[in-house]
Amino acid sequence: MREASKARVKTIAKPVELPLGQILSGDCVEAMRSLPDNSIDLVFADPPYNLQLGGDLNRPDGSQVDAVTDHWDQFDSFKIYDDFTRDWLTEARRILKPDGALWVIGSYHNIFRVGAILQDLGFWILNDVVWRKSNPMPNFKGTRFTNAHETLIWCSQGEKAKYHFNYRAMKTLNDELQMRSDWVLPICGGQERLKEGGTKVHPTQKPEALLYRVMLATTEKGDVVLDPFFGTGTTGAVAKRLGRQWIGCERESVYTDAALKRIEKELPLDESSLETMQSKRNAPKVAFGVLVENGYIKPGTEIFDKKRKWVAKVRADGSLIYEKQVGSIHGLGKELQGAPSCNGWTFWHIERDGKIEAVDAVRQLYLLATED
Amino acid sequence: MREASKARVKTIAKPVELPLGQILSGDCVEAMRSLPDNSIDLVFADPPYNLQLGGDLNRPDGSQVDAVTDHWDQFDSFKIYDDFTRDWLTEARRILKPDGALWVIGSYHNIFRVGAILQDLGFWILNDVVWRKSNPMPNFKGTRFTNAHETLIWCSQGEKAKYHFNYRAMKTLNDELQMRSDWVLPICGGQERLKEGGTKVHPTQKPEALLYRVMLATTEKGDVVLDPFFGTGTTGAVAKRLGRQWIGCERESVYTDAALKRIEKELPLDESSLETMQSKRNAPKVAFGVLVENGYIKPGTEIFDKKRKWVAKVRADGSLIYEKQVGSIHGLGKELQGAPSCNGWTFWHIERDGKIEAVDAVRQLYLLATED
DNA sequence: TCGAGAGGTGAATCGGTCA
DNA sequence: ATGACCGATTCACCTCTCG
Repeated sequence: MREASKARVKTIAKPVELPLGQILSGDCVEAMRSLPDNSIDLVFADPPYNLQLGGDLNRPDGSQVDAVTDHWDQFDSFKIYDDFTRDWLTEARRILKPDGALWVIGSYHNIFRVGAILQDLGFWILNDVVWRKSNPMPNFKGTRFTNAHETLIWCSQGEKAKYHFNYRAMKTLNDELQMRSDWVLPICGGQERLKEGGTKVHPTQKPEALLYRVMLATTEKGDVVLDPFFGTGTTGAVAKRLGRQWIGCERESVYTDAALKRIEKELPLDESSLETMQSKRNAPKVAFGVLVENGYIKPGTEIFDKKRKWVAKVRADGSLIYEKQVGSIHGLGKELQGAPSCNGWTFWHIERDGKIEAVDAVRQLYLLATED
Repeated sequence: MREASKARVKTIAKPVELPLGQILSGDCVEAMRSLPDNSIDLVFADPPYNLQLGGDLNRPDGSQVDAVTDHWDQFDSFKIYDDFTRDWLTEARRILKPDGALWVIGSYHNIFRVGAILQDLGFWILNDVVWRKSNPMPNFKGTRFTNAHETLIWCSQGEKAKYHFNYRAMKTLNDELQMRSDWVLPICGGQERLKEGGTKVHPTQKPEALLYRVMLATTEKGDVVLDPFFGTGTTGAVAKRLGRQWIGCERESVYTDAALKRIEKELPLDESSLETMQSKRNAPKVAFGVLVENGYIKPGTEIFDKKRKWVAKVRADGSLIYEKQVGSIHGLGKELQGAPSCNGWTFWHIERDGKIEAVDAVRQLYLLATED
């Protein structure tokens, strides 16, 4: 009896071969429906951001910014975007193994909606990770803060669900310090950026370093990684390099073609080269205003050059005022001396504990106190 | 007609005295209901994070981590949390002026829900800002990434709504580079951390540097700042220091008492320290013609672009002439380049004392000489 | 061959104020 | 609502040109 029952179950759940190393063309929700339950180790998704751009944006020099206006990124309301999000997340949840994980990347335009919906569906957030761009596009109009980061959400199937985290690999990658939830990485450019006749193939190609870290952190060798918004195949290329299996969904044949060509050229890494990967830590930079902000130098403090020829006053935002002139520590020092340039850190001095010292000494103090 | 209409509006909106410099005790939604419409310049909110910690969290050495387990921080479900969030955001929206702004800080536990709901209510996100902690608590169990940041959302009343951003002050604070959406600041500790008998008064006291930057960036001197989750009054302390008015809501008398004592001790910065670098938009405007009128640039002077492709001539009224074309410094620069726009101040150059410099330098000279 | 300098560009919700 | 007009505005990195 027990044998027979087992056989029946097997017959019903007939083994389905996964389309490994393939791109499923068409709508990603439809494509995922063709895949069996509990079969995927990791879903990495870079969904459209639901950008609602106004008119054209010009740089200060008059040239025009190439905006993301592809039709796959047009949603005219939150409702439509939310429905779309719930649909693909539901399918992703079904095909993921119980110990599988989901990563989503987005910006402030969409990430709050995506995050709330995946929580509603039962996903359990393990970390939100900030991709801090080392070279973001500036805010040309000077109307807001430079939009210098994007947000990733990493989650498991549920509060009690198992998941994989290669703690040791991350610590090694980060110079023997725990990997933090903020990652500094450059945007995708140079040789890595796919171009066709001088123009970019995909408007929002992600850097391989980002996918590299995601997969190294949360998958094992041989795991199956699915990307519902495959684009030009960054996920596939990195998966192949790291010895992971991959499946993509993509409806634009231009992207599909470029992706297959790209992944074909990719070579898998051997174990030893993985182990030698090390991240470089940048020397920290400190702005004068940060010293003021943190109370190292109080607004109102007198600040002067070595010979006390000029005695200026520190203001709340870290600017200086001398008689009628105002400026940064570098700019005002330059103006007063009539010099072509000035290193304010060594030019300006303050009195501290009865001793006169360059403000650079205060910066050193701050660096020591805030070192990781 | 217009005058009469204005008078009528004034009569209807009878002046209500705001409880400036006071903490309203009790539930924040009830407290906000007592305030009039369109009366607040900035709401800064640090709502409970809805942390769902299971058992106690222990350090590797066995000592216990002081987790956030106060009773005000427990919510049974997302539903309750969402309703609560919608309630206080709705009141905040009502009492905010049309050009007022809202800041909310949160972690991955709650920020996605808060962000989605404030979008649903009509708030328009201007930036999400990442507070990157220079000294976060490590992940003791080694099971995830070190949770090293929190997220802030800055939004206006709507897509077309006005808002305030002190671009110039932020740029000065950041060593003459645009302020980015990621801020590196230490967590609150040391002398700044309020303690009572050796234990922290509040589990999630925010650093003053964070509020300092928020207020310097998005409020003006004298503005009214409201904090619905006042806690130990970091918002009030920084507001007082920076010459802003404040109102708090808080239901725990332990926090209220500590906050009032703390703010009492705080000293406002003096007038001159408080002045920040003005954005050029607010700075006194100088027409090019004024420079000509005052002899800073003589009529007949040759004026040219950086590459000397176009050499125009200055006329008595401050207009330029190039061959048959005439116009303002902006208009002619735009015409000649065929550009959508042109900042004539940086486009046109003149020779002065043998040196070539943008006419903007002459404007600066004039501004310095005529500043009151 | 190398360095200096010019030119291009990246997921962007990017102006204000009159008539 | 719409348009005219005034005037304010960019950082890091890659690639190409020129000497």
